[in-house]
Amino acid sequence: MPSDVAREPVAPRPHTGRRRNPAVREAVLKSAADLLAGPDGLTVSMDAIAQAAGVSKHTIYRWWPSKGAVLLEALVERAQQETSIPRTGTLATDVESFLVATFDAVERVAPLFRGLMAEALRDSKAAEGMREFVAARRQGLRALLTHGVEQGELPPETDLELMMDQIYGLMWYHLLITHTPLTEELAVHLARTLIRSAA
Amino acid sequence: MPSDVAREPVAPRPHTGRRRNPAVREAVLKSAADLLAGPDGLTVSMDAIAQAAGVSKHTIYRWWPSKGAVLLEALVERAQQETSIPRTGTLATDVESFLVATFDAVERVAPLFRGLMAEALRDSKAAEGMREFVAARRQGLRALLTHGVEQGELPPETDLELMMDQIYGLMWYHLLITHTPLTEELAVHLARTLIRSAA
Amino acid sequence: MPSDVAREPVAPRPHTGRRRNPAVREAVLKSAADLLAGPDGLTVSMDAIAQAAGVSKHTIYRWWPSKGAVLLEALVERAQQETSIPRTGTLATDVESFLVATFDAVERVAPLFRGLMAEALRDSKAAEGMREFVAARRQGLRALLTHGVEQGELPPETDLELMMDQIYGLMWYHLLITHTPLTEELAVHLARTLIRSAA
Amino acid sequence: MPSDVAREPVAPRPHTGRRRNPAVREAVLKSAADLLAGPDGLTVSMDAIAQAAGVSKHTIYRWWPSKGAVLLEALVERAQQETSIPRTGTLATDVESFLVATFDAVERVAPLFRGLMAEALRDSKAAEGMREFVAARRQGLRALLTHGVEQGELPPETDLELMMDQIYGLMWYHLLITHTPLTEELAVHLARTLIRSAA
DNA sequence: AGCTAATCGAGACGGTACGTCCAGTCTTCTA
DNA sequence: TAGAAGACTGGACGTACCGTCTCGATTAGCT
Repeated sequence: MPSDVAREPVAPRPHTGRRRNPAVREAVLKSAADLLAGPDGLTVSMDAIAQAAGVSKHTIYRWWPSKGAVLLEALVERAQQETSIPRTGTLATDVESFLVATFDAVERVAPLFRGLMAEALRDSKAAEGMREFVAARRQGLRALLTHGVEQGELPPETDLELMMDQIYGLMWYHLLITHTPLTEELAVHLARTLIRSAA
Repeated sequence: MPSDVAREPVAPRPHTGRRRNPAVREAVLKSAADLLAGPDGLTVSMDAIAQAAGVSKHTIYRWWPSKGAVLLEALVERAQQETSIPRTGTLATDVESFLVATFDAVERVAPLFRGLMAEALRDSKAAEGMREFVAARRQGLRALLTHGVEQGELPPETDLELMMDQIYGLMWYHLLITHTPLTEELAVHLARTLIRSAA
Repeated sequence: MPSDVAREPVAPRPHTGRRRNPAVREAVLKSAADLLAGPDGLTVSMDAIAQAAGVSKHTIYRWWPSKGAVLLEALVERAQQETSIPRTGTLATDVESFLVATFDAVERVAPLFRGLMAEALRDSKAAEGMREFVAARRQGLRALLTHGVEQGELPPETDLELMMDQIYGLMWYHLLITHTPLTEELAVHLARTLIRSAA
Repeated sequence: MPSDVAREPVAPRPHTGRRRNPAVREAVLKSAADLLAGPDGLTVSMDAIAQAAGVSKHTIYRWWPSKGAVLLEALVERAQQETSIPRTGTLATDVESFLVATFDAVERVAPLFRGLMAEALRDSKAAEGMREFVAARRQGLRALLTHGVEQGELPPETDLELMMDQIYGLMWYHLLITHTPLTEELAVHLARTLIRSAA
């Protein structure tokens, strides 16, 4: 009724029409992640995602600008099982458990990482999104290390960025190139080696 | 002499028919590399390669099983400007110059690496080929480090594989994710940090 | 009325989604017919049809199973300018005008007939379709002749199928082999000869 | 020596070098005919013919200008089992046995006719060759009928060309369109009908 | 016996078409 | 207005075939 609208000019139109169905978002992201994890994971098509989600392709494109964006969001969603930074006491144990948790989480969504990278290499938007995601993750580790420097557990001249490059570099290297699993042993070994030699 | 023939019955006829035109191979690899290095490098099509090389698609598929195989060989060819391992004296300087040379060579064909990775993520054959290429490259560095252990410049318990993972991991990380250049400074810095902390 | 629906449970949902664009069908058939009629009519490619129609090849293959099917339908469409059977009075004049009309119509789309035959000889589906088309056309003449027998203008023992074989055989023979035009004179001459000798 | 050439301009060079291997011709024509008669008869490739004949494609193209030419010659060769025109006495019986013999011979090489027509529709050279072949065959029947006119067995005003069009037209019609066999019954029936009504 | 010239098998090659597949956009109808 | 169904363009995919070409081996006649 127009008269009603006239009477409430402050919130002119809180919403008109059918609301966005939150189930759509979930279904799409779940299907994307599942398909990516399945066989033929690196060549998931939008048609396949739409079909698996019981959603029309048009609807997907209404909410995400491209396939890369869908995959990125699917990855972010899955990786949300938060790698809560521990702060148990010493830097050595903190970094160690951070890496163990990270490797474990990443390993569980490894196909998503690979699928997203495949997309990011063709679609610069997806690449940008992935960079942001990676940078955000890096921030957690950086906080940990910076704290270590402040506590005197690491010398002040330590190049934290280089250290992080080595950590995340190794991780992606296993993920994308050698395809070897990111085990707990590897995490522990890497953490100890880095901290010991830096200290 | 019939007796000779009887002695060598294995190779009755080494080759018949028109020989493979070496210009084709060169033209295809050159076109592939050039297109990969150009804009839209991540989405090079076989049609484009064929057209640029002045070669029919059929001919390409006669010699290479897939697009990935062409790109891989193009990369290998370009990377052939051999990073000759120096052995100038101390391990520290040797590793340093190895990394400087490697980073420089890789940086110059960075788009090829990215394009090939894009292919490897969809085509498992290409992925396998790339793993082989990477493993071969790793061998050079491994020889250098093993020599260092033998000379007592590195303690015998040093985990060389982990060290190489950190080096090549960082390299690919910059190449694929951050897209930051692989500078000489970075190479030197990385080499010194690793050797110092291991020694 | 729900009761009506209950009585007709076969069509639960008449149609969903975007409708087939009728312009596509027309454009494809028109382009196919035009290309077939042009020079190089015997070697029309799907790419050429798609390009000429401003339609993607994919869309053509969505609606027609093969090239032969497209050409067949193009021919049927063009031949639709109906050779209405006259029934002016005597059998002699009726058959005469039928043949004149048929030859005239066929002559105008002769290249389509040839192009379709070229396809039918490679594609058994197209051959089957063409046989159906030919059989349908034959029905018109059969009705005319049967009527003539009933009216006593032809003896009851006349082999109508043989007569039609001679008529259509001659037509195709000119069309495919001698490439001589199907003139009005030929039609008249053939009609008179056949009717006179049968009567 | 140029002077030698100048001295003998009439028979410059009778022959030098290796002679043409007659087995090649036979093998090619046999393979072509056999493949055409087999399944997938309408889509015989030159590669297939060459392979079946144990002959290189190059050799085929040395002696025949195109695929159509090969098929044409294969047909001519196979149809050489000569339909010797009988002249047993009356026109009626002569034409009858001519048609029976012709239909029988044609039926046995029907796939060749169809394969050649497929080629003739794309290759105007092949079409021309086929027209010549058809015209030559027609000459036999024409001689028979002309003789009948001279003997008074047919009225002088009979249109022999039209009669032949009807005969050969029907034959091709069955061959190419209806794909029904050219039986002896059909030959007899056609011959009697035509002669009776013309006389 | 050696030279010369043609034949031939094997197969590489360019060009062109095939029929399939996917990303992203647009259209129609239902809720 | 959200959403499902699905038509549509554009462009790449890998395969097939035609007719041409190149290579080396073979063979026949002439010197």
